[in-house]
Amino acid sequence: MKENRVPEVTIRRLSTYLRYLKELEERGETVVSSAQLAKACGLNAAQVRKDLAYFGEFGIRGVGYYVKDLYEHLKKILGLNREWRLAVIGIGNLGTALLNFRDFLKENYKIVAAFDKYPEKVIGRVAEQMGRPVEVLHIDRLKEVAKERKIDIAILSVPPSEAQKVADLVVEANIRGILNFTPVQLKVPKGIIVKNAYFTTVLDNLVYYLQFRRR
Amino acid sequence: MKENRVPEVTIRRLSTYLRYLKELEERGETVVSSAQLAKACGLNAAQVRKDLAYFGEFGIRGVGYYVKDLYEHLKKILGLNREWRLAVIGIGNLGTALLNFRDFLKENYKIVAAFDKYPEKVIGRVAEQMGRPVEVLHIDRLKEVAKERKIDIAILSVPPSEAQKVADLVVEANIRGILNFTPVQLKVPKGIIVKNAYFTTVLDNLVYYLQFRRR
DNA sequence: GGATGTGAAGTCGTTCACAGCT
DNA sequence: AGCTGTGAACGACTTCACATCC
Repeated sequence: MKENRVPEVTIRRLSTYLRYLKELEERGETVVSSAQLAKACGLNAAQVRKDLAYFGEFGIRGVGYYVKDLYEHLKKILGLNREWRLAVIGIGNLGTALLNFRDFLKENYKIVAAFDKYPEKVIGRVAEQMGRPVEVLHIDRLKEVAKERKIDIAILSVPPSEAQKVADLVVEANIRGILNFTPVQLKVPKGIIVKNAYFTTVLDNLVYYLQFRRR
Repeated sequence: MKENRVPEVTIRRLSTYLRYLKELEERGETVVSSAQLAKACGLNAAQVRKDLAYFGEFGIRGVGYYVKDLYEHLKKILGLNREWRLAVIGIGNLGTALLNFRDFLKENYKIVAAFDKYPEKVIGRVAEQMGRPVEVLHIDRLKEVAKERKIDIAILSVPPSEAQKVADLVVEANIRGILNFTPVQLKVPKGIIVKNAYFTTVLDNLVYYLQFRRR
């Protein structure tokens, strides 16, 4: 084990391993090899071992890794052994879908608030779609509610024109993490962590490689 | 200009440049420097120049790049100078949001079909949310309709348990590109291009860096 | 003068190959 | 015998630094 700086790509792959391990556990598998993990995730076995070695020695030579054990370790490493409290800001179509996104619940994520500039406009539609009443608060209450409900992360699904302004409010509300679904490159103070999840970029990327193929 | 293999990260950044250039154009700016582009996108100026140099010499020494000119070039390079025809498969909450996602229209993307396993179940809700009637077809018609409507790309927003099965149908329907919103590592034949857009991975990543901070 | 384009240097991540443990 | 953990080799991307051209 070496406590070097861990590459961000390694962290991303850890999530992938975690999901596969969960699957293995549900299937009742008890042991997995780096080769098997690598194959399932489309990677090289040495890379899997290197990724894990950043954090300790979890395997047994000649055997492999215990599924349950590795699963728990990775969960802890990723910080998913505690609850993370999310707020969705911007309750348009995407925001509504995110409010409803069940995968968040499987991990230790919990959506504890929803905000919009015009809560009265969206609340009816949202309740309708979700099949239950939903509380959408005015964005002006962000700071107050963030403290009250201990919001850890803001999910930003507002229009691009509002993105920077809302990001500033998020920072102001002492929320340290932003999952940014807008195409805007947010400017935030040091210490605030932003990850971009705008998917047109991914689509553009797909198209680049697609354009050289005949159909 | 060197016609080397272009790194995928470069392609991703090109999308970012494209969006900033559009913004500049709308603001009426005519010229931009690599330093300015770099700053706006949070990168190093040399990197911007290297990225562009993979595809030609678009700049003018001592001046910079003409905004409109570079914009058009990048659009062409990325393959966005023609229309791309999308189908959304799996019309749950996310699928519905994607059907409604206006950003796709700004680029040369056009959603030409929607599929689900139970179209009759979702069609009412979707129409309601979109404020207009929407045609959701049964997944069995994928191959037929793909040919008819010249579908280029399938956007996969089905449950994980169905993902591989549906991906197989997409391949069978001669669609060559998949934007995968499921957490599943899809297995597809060579020549088919898959890009993953599952965002819990990004959230996990955010949390990793967040866990070391006090709140 | 000033910003591009680009070899060369530097940094970072991946893969190899094998020693070491079970 | 088999699979992990890891130095060393390799390859890829980034940044520097400067010659080049407008």
